Amino acid sequence: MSLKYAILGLLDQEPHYGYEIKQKFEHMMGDLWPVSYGQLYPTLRKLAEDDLVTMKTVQGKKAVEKNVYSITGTGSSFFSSWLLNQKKKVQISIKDEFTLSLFFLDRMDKYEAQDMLRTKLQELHEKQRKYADEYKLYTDNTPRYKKALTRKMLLHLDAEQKWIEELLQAL
Amino acid sequence: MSLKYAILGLLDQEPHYGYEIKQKFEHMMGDLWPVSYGQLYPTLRKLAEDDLVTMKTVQGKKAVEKNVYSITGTGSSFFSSWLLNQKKKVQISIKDEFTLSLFFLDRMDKYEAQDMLRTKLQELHEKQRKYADEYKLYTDNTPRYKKALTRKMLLHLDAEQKWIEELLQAL
DNA sequence: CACAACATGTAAGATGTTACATGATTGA
DNA sequence: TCAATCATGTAACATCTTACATGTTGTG
Repeated sequence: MSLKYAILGLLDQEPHYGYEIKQKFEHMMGDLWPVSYGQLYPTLRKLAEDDLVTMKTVQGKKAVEKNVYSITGTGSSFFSSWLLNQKKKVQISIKDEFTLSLFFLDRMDKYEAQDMLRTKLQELHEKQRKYADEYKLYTDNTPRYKKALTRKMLLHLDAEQKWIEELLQAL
Repeated sequence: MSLKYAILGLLDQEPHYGYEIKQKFEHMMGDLWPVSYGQLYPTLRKLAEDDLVTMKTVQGKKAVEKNVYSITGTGSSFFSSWLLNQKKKVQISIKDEFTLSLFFLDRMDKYEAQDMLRTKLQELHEKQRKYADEYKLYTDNTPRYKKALTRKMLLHLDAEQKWIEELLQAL
C-alpha cells in the first residue's frame, strides 16, 4: 500500500501526531483502508531515521505525551516526486486468492463449480448493496475523496460480478 | 498472493520440482502473475517444514539434481478446505498508490489535476489495447484459465477507466 | 565456444497483519 | 468506578521483491 506516502501527504499539510494520523486517515477511508498501530508507529520511526520527517515530543493534557511529526524539506520533495509519478504507472492487480482458486475449478465437478460461482455472486451482491447504501447516505459534507473511493469500490465490484457471470455462462 | 496455495494446488495433481512449478504457473498466468525464485524456494522449504509436502532429490540428466515435491495427506486436506472457503469471502482491494495519490488531488491546481487524470486515462487505454490484442490471439488451445484471467484484467481496466472519467467530469 | 535455458538456492529489505503490553483521561 | 477513548509502542509472523551466487546442459 505504502502507508509511507499517506503519512508524508498528511504531514505535507501540517504536523500531526501518530494517533491523529490514524484517525484522519480512517475517517477518510472508512473501512476501505484500515491502518494498524503495528504498522503506523514503525513506519513513523523509519521515516524519521531516513530524515523525511522530524519528531518532537509535546505535552498534551496533563501527563499525556504526544509525538508530533513534521515533514522535512527532503521529505516534501520526496513526496512531490512520488505524487507526480503516479500518473505514469497502471497498477491493476488481479492477484487474489479467489482468482487463484478458479485455477482449480476444472477439478471440481460441474455442479460444485456452479455452486461456488453462484455463492460468490451472492456475496458480491451483498457487498454491493452495502456500499451502494453507504453511497446514498453521503451528503455535501462528505469528503470528496470518500465518495470517490466508494464509487471506485462499486465499479470494481461490478466488474468482478460481470466476470463471474461470464464464467458461469461458459460452464 | 499466497503462492503457497498455488503450489499445493499443482502438487495436488502430481509431484513437481521447483523450476517446473514456476514454468507451469507462469505459462498459465502470462505476465499477470510472476513468481520469483526468491519466493518460490523458501516457500517450498516452509511447506516441507510444516509437513504439507515432502521433498525427494532425484537424479535428472547426468549431474543435474531436481528436488521433487509431493503433497502429503495433511497438505491435501489443507488445500481442499482453503479451496472450499474461497467462495465465502469477497476481497476486492482498492488500496493502490494511484488511488492514494488522488487523496491529494485537492492540493493541485485544476489544470494539473486534469492533466494527471488524462495521462492516467491514456496509460489505461494503452494497457487495455495490449490485453485486448492478446485476448484476440487466444485459440482453442489456450488454457481456459489464461483467457479468464485476461478477461478479468480487461473488465477491471474498464472499471478503472470509467472511474477516472467520472472524476475528470466532476472537476 | 558462447549463450540460452535448466536447476537451486541465499540475503536483505519492504510491507503488512495480529496479538500483546502499558498507561492516562473522560464521561456515564 | 468502570468503560470508552486517547496515546504509544513491541514481537512474531507472513508475504513478496530484488539482487546476488553457483553450476549444468543443449544449441548454433
